[in-house]
Amino acid sequence: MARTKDFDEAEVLNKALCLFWHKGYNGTSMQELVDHLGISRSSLYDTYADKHSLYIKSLEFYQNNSRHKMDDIAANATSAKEAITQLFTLMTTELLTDDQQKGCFIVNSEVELAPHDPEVRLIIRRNESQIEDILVAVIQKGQESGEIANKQDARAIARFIFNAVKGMRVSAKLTTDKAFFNDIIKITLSVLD
Amino acid sequence: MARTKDFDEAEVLNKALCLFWHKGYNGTSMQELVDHLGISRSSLYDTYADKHSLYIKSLEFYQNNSRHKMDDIAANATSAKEAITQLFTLMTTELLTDDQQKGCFIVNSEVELAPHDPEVRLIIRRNESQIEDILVAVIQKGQESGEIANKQDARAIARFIFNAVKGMRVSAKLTTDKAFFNDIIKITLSVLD
DNA sequence: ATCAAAATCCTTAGTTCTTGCCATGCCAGA
DNA sequence: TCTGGCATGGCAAGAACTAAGGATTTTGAT
Repeated sequence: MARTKDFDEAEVLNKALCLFWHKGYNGTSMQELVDHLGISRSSLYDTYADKHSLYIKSLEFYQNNSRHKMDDIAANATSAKEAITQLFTLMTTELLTDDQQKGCFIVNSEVELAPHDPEVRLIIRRNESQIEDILVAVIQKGQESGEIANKQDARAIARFIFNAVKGMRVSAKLTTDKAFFNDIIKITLSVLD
Repeated sequence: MARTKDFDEAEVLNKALCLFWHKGYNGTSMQELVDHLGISRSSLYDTYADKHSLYIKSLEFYQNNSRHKMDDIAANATSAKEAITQLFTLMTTELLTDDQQKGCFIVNSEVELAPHDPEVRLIIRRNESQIEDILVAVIQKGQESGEIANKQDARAIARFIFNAVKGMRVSAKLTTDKAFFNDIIKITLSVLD
């Protein structure tokens, strides 16, 4: 028995996410958010409580999206190696085609806030283990079918792979040189042979 | 014909570096710096001009220190593999023994400021190529002596190695679990065989 | 030796702008 | 009609930086 919201919450959240992603938590002011979200200051505070809550919601939004993408690939790929290759290309194209060079929002949050912010830490830890588990499952399947070299522990390989991705997500802040990333990807994937 | 400085500029710069390293550029206020550096506000501004200049000087200071450490290892190691192993242990122990979990100051700067700050970008690019060159030299020597597998391009291997280090420097913000890092290091180094 | 000048030191206060957040009041819709 | 979204203006604190004033230490000229 009250007025309905004029805006789409998810849509606005996505805009907030883009700003935080691009400029970081401390680098983004509430005024900037007000200017870019298309809603008023009061609506912003009514809907998302305060700056920190808005950031947390943005981070969770981003994390869910990227996990779903990975899940899809893992579920639909025909082979383990293809799955991993697809995951790599998914992430790198996302990194390299962004002319703002925002990198990865989770890595950004991890570097800027993880040591100081328990809530951020919790989300990133959850993300970490989810991604790791997805990779472990894929790798184990590949090892059972003989597609992937069996000599290393699957979890160790998963951590190794994910670590390489993290490195590239940092480098994407500085360069978009494809040759640079191809060098890294080629050798990283060679471990699976 | 004037009074000499009472404090050691490098020492104070190191304190500033520690603050920026721990809390980032936007997360550190001038008031905090005044409180922790042991010199007065006016001395701070007289000596280092402004906040941004102080940050740049801190970054250059850090970059020079870490490069010198790497140079020493590269120059004194008896073999290529030993050099790389030493570089890895140098960096990881530095990362894992820090109870503040500051990570790597260059990676932190790259993530927080590189897309927005041309001066920071320049310093990090220089660092990038210097480290890469050190690694290339070590790897080439190892390949010539047959100690390192020759099948891959030396620069590609260098980029791969450095990329793995970057990944770990991000993860160090969240965890200090040695088993986690050992998994990554073991597989990363296996590429050299 | 003495004194003036220059450069450093510190304290304190102030300026200006931005920060995150809130209180009031109006208005739309169930 | 009355709940809740929306717009406006404002507030207290914090941001970076500056200015004023006095004390101290070094140098060079007298």
